[in-house]
Amino acid sequence: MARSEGIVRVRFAPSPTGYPHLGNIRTALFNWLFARHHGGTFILRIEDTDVARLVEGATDTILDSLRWLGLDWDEGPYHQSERLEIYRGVADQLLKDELAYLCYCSLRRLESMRQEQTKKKQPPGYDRRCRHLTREQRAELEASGVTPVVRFKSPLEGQTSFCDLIRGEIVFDNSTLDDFVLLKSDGYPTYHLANIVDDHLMEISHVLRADEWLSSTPRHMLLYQALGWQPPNLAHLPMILGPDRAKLSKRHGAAAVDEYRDQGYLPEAMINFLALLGWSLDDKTELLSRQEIVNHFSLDRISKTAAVFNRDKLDWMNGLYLRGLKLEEFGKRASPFLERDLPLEIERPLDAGYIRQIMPLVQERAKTLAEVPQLTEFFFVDKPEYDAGLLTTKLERAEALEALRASVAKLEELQNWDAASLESVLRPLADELNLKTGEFFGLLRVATTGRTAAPPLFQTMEVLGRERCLERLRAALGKL
RNA sequence: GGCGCAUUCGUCUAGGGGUUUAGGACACCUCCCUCUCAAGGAGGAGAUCACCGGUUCGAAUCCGGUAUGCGCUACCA
Repeated sequence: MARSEGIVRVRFAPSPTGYPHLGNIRTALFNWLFARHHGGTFILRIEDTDVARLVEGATDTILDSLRWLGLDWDEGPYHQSERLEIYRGVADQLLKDELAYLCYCSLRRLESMRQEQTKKKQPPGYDRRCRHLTREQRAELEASGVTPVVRFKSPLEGQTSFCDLIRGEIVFDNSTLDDFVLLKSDGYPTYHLANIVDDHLMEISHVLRADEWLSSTPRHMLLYQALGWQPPNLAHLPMILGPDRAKLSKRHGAAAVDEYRDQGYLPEAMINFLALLGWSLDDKTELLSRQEIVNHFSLDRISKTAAVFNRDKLDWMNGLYLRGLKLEEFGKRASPFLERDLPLEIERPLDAGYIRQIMPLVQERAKTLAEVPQLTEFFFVDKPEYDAGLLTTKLERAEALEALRASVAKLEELQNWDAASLESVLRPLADELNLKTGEFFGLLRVATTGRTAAPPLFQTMEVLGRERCLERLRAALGKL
């Protein structure tokens, strides 16, 4: 069945009509994995044949997303818009062989025909009027100046079947297929034509594409047949759905892949997560490196069922990868997010040495890099802003006042401002004040960070430094 | 409406005739650790394997039907 035994050539063929979402990129990933696993070739082809829906910058975003994830391609990107003569040539050949015909029907007629059919509960489809035009009728239409489209002559009876590598044997009755358009009146090919021509010319061995193409496959088979070409192997991938089980789209929050990058997800986590959406290694392995996935990837472990995208699990996995980073690497990756999201009044560029001190305190607390600025803001601002009420959530005002005063007194005399020394004076002080550590440290936490939840107190205070801590403790006193 | 595909815990999935009282993961709950939040550790709850028939000594696994979901049904891809 394979056209060239053993040689794997696959392609990712997005159309630049929008930004790539998880489903698109998962298709890219599976193609890439398949190529890398077999030592094959991964080709990138931009299917920009829909002039009306073309989105400015979409191609760049697609390329960026692939690069970000490390899905490197070996050939391309080819652009179908630069290959129009090729498709026209093939269409002409089909016309000459009488396997296709010119259709002069107006969009208006097609539209009203469809409405009529729907109203009568008939399957909508082209009624083949132009398939049976006489010579005179054709000449007349030609003279009227209408630009025709080229339609494929679908067989009226019989069946078309093919073997999908994931779903097995699939059969369609030809009677359910209409005479679809190959070449549009603007001179551009439709997906069906361009896709088949390019897959053949580029010697694609396996087509791994989304499930939504399954219904179009018999047309493609018929085209291959008409052209006398051998079709590639086919594998239709299960779709990725939103939480509401509908096709993934903008409505489901960040749908475009570059938004995940901007939200602080790591490409390696993304790869791991996406690989597991529709593919699995076994009954327990969840964490796989890119190389491990490449090594183990195979079509027969791809599921047939559409998968709902589960952001909680992505967050969990991203957190895992974040924690697995070397501290230095974590800081390197978090820095751009700090520069981007910390309040504007904080001086840029940020102090790299200071960041290095802070990072160990947040690495295990962040699920995404974008959370880092929020988690560490109090380290950078002059005075943390908070509601004075937070100081008295666990203590009476008088107790809080006493505790803060005592703390300031003790800390002013402290020689070494490090976590161990801080703990060695503050822990006994809790006893002296007759407070539980939770109450006392909680108070100091609010005073120094402005929050009730933050990294461990003594380490935080060490990083903040003596001056800043004492200043903040006095400020808290003032608030009471 | 027609055609196609799919259907295992809320979600991702394992399992593809007996080893299954259906395994793992996320989320959830409890406990431990603990100065808070995390992280980590230990447990728990959660699936009559969509339904109905059939094949078989035996079915989540095979077959048929039904239902439901999704996709396609464009001079979109």
